[in-house]
Amino acid sequence: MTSRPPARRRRTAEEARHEILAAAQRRLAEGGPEAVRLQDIARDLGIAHPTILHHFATREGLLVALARSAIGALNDDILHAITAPQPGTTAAVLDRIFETLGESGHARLLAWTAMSERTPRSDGAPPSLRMLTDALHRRLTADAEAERRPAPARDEVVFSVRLVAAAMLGDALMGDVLNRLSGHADGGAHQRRFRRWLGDLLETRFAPSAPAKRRRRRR
Amino acid sequence: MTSRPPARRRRTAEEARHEILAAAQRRLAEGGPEAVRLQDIARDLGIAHPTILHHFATREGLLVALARSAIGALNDDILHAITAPQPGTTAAVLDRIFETLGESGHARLLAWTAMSERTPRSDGAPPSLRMLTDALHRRLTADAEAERRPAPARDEVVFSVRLVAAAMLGDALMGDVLNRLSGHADGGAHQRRFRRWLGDLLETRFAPSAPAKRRRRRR
DNA sequence: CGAACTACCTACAGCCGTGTCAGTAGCCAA
DNA sequence: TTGGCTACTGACACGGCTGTAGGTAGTTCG
Repeated sequence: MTSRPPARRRRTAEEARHEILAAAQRRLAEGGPEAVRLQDIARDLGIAHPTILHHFATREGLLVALARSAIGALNDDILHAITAPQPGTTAAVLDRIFETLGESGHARLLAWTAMSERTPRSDGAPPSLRMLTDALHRRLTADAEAERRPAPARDEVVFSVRLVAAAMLGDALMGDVLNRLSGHADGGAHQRRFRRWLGDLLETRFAPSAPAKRRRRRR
Repeated sequence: MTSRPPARRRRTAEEARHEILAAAQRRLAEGGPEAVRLQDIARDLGIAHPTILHHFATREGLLVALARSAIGALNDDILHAITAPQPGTTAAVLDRIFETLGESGHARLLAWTAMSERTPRSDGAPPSLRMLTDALHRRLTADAEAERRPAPARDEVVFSVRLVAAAMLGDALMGDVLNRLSGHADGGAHQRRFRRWLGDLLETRFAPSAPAKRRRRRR
């Protein structure tokens, strides 16, 4: 009647690292930085915590890997949001970005990354916001030429991207705090209206010719 | 030769709480959330850590008090930045807000507050962003009337405030991450240019009559 | 001056989280 | 089948941090 130990599942090292990072990210996203504990993560995955140490050597190692993967994942998601089949209105894109940032905890992860200064110095990750800016610039220039308007200055695009990035990050992170501070009980609705407004602001800035009332940026 | 214990300073309870909170805030601002340790704070102040527990009962208690005071302090500073003797250009105000948020670690503190959901529910703190919005709305309306322009809609002001708040928070928190992502090595300069640009954007939005080139909002 | 109050202290207890060690068990190749 | 590699495990050591207990010393008020 000697109860034998439970069956042991063996992953490839890469699989294991991946699963562990995902679990860690979940913990971080919902519980805040202090909730990233080896034992908890291990329990979530049904493994023993030394296994994590086996793959990441040390807790710090896990955290660094986490920070590194966070930026990559964020990039992917943002690109997804932007190059979606139906680009739709600017506001819709903002909504998607916001969701990516908020729901999946990327904003928190990124904020935590910034707070604990664990950001990879100048690592191999491509300067993605720049790529994004380039793409946007090209598209806006093409649009403008098609309508015989002057093309937007590059700085204009750079700063707009930065504005949107900062604002969406800020809003995803502390939207409810802002809501409370400005006395809005209904969080979501107000935030959504805010994004619509921001979308309009950007569009009128870049396509001043638009007939104002209902924006229509078809591609 | 019995070395007698070091002289003991006795504060009022309020003083003590204040000093402790300040030290805790410092720790939090520069070391991230995990750096808020009773023993460290105590060492910083030259007191014994049970003293902290004497005043805040428990570590959680300290953290809650910290979160509560954070919002208050932020409000004060922002109000300071806005009602400064020389209001100056919008960009200058943005600079001041940004400094307040960044240097003094308020952004981090606020972010942490949001992340660990320790935000006081609907506490007595006045809905300060709302007050701020009101003041701004009044002023813009007055300006507009003086120049016989239509006054801005209230929503317009509300959303602008939110935009600035979110953007400055986001930028203060992760400005360098954003810099890196967009491939800008020189952090500060670019960020400053960004704030100037944002200032212009807001001013042209609210005072479209302005002669474009160099804005002049005298009061 | 004496008593009460309480801010503050030293010493200690208990817990919890990381990291180590020596062994176990899947998987693949010879 | 066998041997080797390594993902994985249980048990434990260690340190650090929070929280407790009981005593000490400033302050204030009668």
